[in-house]
Amino acid sequence: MTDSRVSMPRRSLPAAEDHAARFARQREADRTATAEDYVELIADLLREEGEARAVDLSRRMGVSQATVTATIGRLQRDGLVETKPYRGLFLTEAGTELATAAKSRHDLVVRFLIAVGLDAETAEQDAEGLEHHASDEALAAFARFLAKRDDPI
Amino acid sequence: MTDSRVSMPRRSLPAAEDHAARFARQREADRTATAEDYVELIADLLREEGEARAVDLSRRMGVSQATVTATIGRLQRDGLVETKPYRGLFLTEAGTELATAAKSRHDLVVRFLIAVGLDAETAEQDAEGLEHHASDEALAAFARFLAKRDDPI
DNA sequence: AACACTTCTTAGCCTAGGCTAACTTTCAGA
DNA sequence: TCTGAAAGTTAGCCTAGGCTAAGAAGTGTT
Repeated sequence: MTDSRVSMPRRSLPAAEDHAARFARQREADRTATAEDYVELIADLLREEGEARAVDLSRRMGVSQATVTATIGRLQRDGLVETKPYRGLFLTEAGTELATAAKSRHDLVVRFLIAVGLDAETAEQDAEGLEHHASDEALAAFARFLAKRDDPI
Repeated sequence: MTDSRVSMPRRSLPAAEDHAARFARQREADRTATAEDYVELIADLLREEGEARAVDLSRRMGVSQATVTATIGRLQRDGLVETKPYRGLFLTEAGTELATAAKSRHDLVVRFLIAVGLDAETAEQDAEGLEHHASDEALAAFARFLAKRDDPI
């Protein structure tokens, strides 16, 4: 039972509670990632195609229709989505807000990745994963980076 | 049924198959993230403390001991970890490789985040999530960015 | 109006990754 | 040595998010 608060030697590991907090935050982000992906995609489809049908989500998420039905059920339960059976999907107020936030985060991450040297396609690919795990502080830093690059001095 | 290949107007959505491929890649990364976190932590504990006990993983991951037992079981099944009951955890060859790769990716992401303006603690926090979702191309770009910054000709 | 096709839902299954409660094993100190 | 605390395991539960197969509900064409 070594007490790292006393000796403080060549420790690179953070305190256990801090370490645990990081992972907890991570698990939280994982839980919200699916919801964000779905509402973001629904918003995109509504904007670009005029309607968001479950079958389109199924195709674009690469997932069975049964899975979409189940997921939409959870989003509905959580007050993010409304459905009119056989009439496509709609976002609630909360869903729209979440989608807007997700999209602006997504776009920021894409622009940042391109700025540090990724090609557009890879940037899109990576943003899909990174957008859910970047903290507000990180996003702010990305934005500062872009601002400085666009307007040096 | 609009055919976006024909008109090609103000579409910002990628082709459905490409879109699906992104999400598939994402789900793949999610599946490997837990394994990477565990072997990385086990490697750290072995290096820093001389042994990796399940109870330490439990504390540092912020998860019950029962959950650790179950997860370790999966890692063992997948050939990443070996256990001697009541004797701590050890990495297999494959586990060690994975841990090494994960750690170097983690460190690269941390250094990159600091370089773009995050403080050390936030960088560590964010790296925990981002390291599993950055492609090799992105990591290469991060490395180039660091190299250029450290040695601007 | 009827038929076929597409869309959506339902039922039943699975794995990963969480939990608590209860039990077993090990270890250290009196 | 024995005994209590710590460590580890087991059993039983849960949710999210996948799947397939089968059935129901619209839609469109003739």
